[in-house]
Amino acid sequence: MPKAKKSDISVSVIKRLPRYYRFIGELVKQGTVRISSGELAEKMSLTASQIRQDLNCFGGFGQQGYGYNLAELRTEIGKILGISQGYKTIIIGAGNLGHAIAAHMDFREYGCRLVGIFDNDPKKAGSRVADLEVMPVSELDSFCIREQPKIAVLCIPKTAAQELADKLISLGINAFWNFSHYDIKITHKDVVVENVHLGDSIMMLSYALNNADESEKE
Amino acid sequence: MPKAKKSDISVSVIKRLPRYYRFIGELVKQGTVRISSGELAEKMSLTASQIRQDLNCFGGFGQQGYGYNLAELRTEIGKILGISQGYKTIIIGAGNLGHAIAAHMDFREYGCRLVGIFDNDPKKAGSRVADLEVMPVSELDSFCIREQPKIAVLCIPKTAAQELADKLISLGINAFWNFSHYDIKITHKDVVVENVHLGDSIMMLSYALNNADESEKE
DNA sequence: TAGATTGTTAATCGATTAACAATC
DNA sequence: TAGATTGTTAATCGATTAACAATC
Repeated sequence: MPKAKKSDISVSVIKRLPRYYRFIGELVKQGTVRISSGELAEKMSLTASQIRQDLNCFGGFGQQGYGYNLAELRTEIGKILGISQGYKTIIIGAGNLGHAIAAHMDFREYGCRLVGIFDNDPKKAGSRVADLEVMPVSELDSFCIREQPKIAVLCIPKTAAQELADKLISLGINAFWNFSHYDIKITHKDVVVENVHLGDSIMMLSYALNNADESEKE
Repeated sequence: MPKAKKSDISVSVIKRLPRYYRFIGELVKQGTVRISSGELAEKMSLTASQIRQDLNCFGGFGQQGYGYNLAELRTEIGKILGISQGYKTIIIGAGNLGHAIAAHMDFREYGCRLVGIFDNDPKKAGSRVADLEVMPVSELDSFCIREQPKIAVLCIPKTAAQELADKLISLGINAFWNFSHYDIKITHKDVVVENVHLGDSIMMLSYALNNADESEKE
């Protein structure tokens, strides 16, 4: 029984959910049974207040005087995240990055199920990646109509990203995991995008080093 | 001439810098000469106020009645980010992900320079990735002492992450780009970490789809 | 000069933290 | 019951937005 409509929950809270899920999962694996918000805060470098506020957006998972049962908490957050849904996912672009993501990520663990990989280059078709055969993009339409995947992972050059995204929406894709170095624009409501800019992330390190240098100089 | 000590600038602002740099770079490439905060806000889905506030943390780059000169702005933000520093960077782990990052990312574009790739598995040593020869980890110490790299990209299993990070700090590494699915703990000041959790990112899509389903049901 | 747009201060909004009564 | 710790309300803090005087 959710305490509020999910759409009322701030993105700040939602963004922290996967990290909660990770830490709680680790603790469950280690055999820890219960935890207080204070102890969890310590481990995650958060405040106890924030943890209690965050969890209470979704329900009263704790018990006064006791704390939180970790296994139960993990199950609840998993439900919220839709971990067991196994949303059908396709990867477009079987280059270095597409290949690595297919092989490296355990999609199941994250609520998704990889069902197809496509590449522009017909020569790549037929090669096997992560137990799947790479298909030529010419088969994309028929595949989507047949299989109805919901998530597309874009591992393509930025020049192709926007056009392909529009096409995929018309084929029924509702979510994009976009590695194309280009912020795709989605006007369609109910379609969500995670733009992953690895370049932005490493630039933060360059910034930090550059800044540290400067403060030494001054 | 910075307006404030860089350490006073909030991380919210800093995190937006790479995105500014990207958008401004695109506009320069397209030949646009000047832009007002209002026009840029429109393109980036921000407010004009926020753009002016953000840029003013670092200096008065604009001109009243005119706006901002894009080429100049790009140069300035590049300086702030340390884009031309070419910080020496090594990758640890030449598996799928390490290989893909080496081949896929243009480190130069992001203020870094890839100078070495290492792998645990001696069998991988000698294979070429991104114009570099993969080295066995047994050579890590001597390499770091000789070359003094500043950034380490961790593409290794989470079980190995913390120990290796500590070792690398003792070898002079100041920054980690951590893909190991584990939040490494750094007590050392002046050492920075970007924990990249690709799983967290794709879970957000699962969450969004799961949530959309629910609002339809209700 | 008049018009445009910045730099900057003040107002608003939202997120985090603190406090405490409820309750297991 | 007494102690612990939650759920929740109130206070604080910081980030975003609005407003406008400065100025190109």
